[in-house]
Amino acid sequence: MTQSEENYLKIIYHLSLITKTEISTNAIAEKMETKASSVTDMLKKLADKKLVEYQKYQGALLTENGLLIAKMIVRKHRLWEVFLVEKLNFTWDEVHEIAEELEHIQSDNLVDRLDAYLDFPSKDPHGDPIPDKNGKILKMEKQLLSDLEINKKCICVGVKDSSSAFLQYLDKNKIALGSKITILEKEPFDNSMTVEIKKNKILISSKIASNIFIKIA
Amino acid sequence: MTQSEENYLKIIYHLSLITKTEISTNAIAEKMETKASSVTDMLKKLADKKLVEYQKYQGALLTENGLLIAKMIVRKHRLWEVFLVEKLNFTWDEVHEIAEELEHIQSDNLVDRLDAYLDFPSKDPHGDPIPDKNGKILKMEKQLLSDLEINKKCICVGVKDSSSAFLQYLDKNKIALGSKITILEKEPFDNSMTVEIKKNKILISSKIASNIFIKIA
DNA sequence: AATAATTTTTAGACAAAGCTAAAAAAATTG
DNA sequence: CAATTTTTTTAGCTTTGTCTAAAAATTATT
Repeated sequence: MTQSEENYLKIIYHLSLITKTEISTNAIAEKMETKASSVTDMLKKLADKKLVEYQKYQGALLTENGLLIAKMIVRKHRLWEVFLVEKLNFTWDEVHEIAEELEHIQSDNLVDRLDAYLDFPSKDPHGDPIPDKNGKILKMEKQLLSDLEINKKCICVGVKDSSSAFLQYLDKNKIALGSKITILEKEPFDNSMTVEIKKNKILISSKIASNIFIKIA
Repeated sequence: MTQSEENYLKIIYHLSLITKTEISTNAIAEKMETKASSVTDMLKKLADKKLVEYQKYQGALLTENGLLIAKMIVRKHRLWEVFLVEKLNFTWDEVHEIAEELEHIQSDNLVDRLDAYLDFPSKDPHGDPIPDKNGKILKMEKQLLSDLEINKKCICVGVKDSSSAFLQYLDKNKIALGSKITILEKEPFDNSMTVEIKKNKILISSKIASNIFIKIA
């Protein structure tokens, strides 16, 4: 497996979680920041290796084997993120880039030992679930803050967008995993909301609210 | 920097420690397990980037900049080895391969934090010195066990050969970094020697003795 | 010093992974 | 449903790092 092949599988996997049906060449190209023609070439190669099912003009789906490999890459990525935050004191907005490199380190033994060393974490620093060594993923119930009604109390359990910019916004506003949030007001015109976090009242735009995963307290 | 370029610099660096003069194309080819023609191509590229001084048919030498980069790769390699042994409980014969991959992870910040997390180790699990972030390397005095006279007491401080096979031989014979060794006998015919380690008398071939670094106790 | 042996370089080819431009298929729409 | 737009594929080219085979330079040997 080359790093490029791994990146394709990972991206097809992430897209599959949203769309369920075949993933289009263009959708992959956009995420890979590459051209559609390059994607076509790679899909042919991955199909030859039985990692994706691919029919001309019909997009791609992961095979059972391709899915497992994709999950193992995600597993490595998220375990390394936990390591970087828990052990090396990185902040949650700094770890993604480095984990993008570390996820391609090959040794299975290394992954298992890292997992044990971190005490078998079930979530990464952004609240995303970590597949176990068999690819099993703990389903966690979560909904978007934007979908919640007024006066509800909830707990932040994850973020949809893991960009530095968004995570730093959350830090600035004292929103972290585990934060208790109460919805005080909702403005119907623009779907913004006023929430209380740690005794502070803050105004949150619709866009922000629709990138925060919560569970009802 | 590509991984391949980094590997060339690293190998030229290691060869430089032995020979001092220009490093030949063939010597590099052998260590890289590649063909001399490939080495020539790469030397041209590295020379263009001012990382090596290279004259046709005259071999190569690292520039100041090339030397620093090479040391930083060695630094990463050895720090990761310490991590693998100290934190993830790998044995000293298992870590080289994995560190070969980890040494190419790019973030300087990561290296510095790893260094701090490991408490700024000065040696890797094989006794080799770890360059600091400026490329400074602690000179340690050491000599080969094979060069020592009879009745001398010494302490194992490193190994010249870090292959699994050799390291496992040492494990089997209870020789580790820090082990106290007393030379009881030397056989002039084949330069083998009888030594005492942890109350055990063992016979050591010339080849073994010339791959163990010691300092006099 | 001339010849032989070895080392190194050049020239040309290949695979991986990308690109552009053009062709083909699918989807949309008037 | 025919025309247009969008998506996808094909064809051919580029770069990186490798290779083989042949040529050139260096080194060793009589």
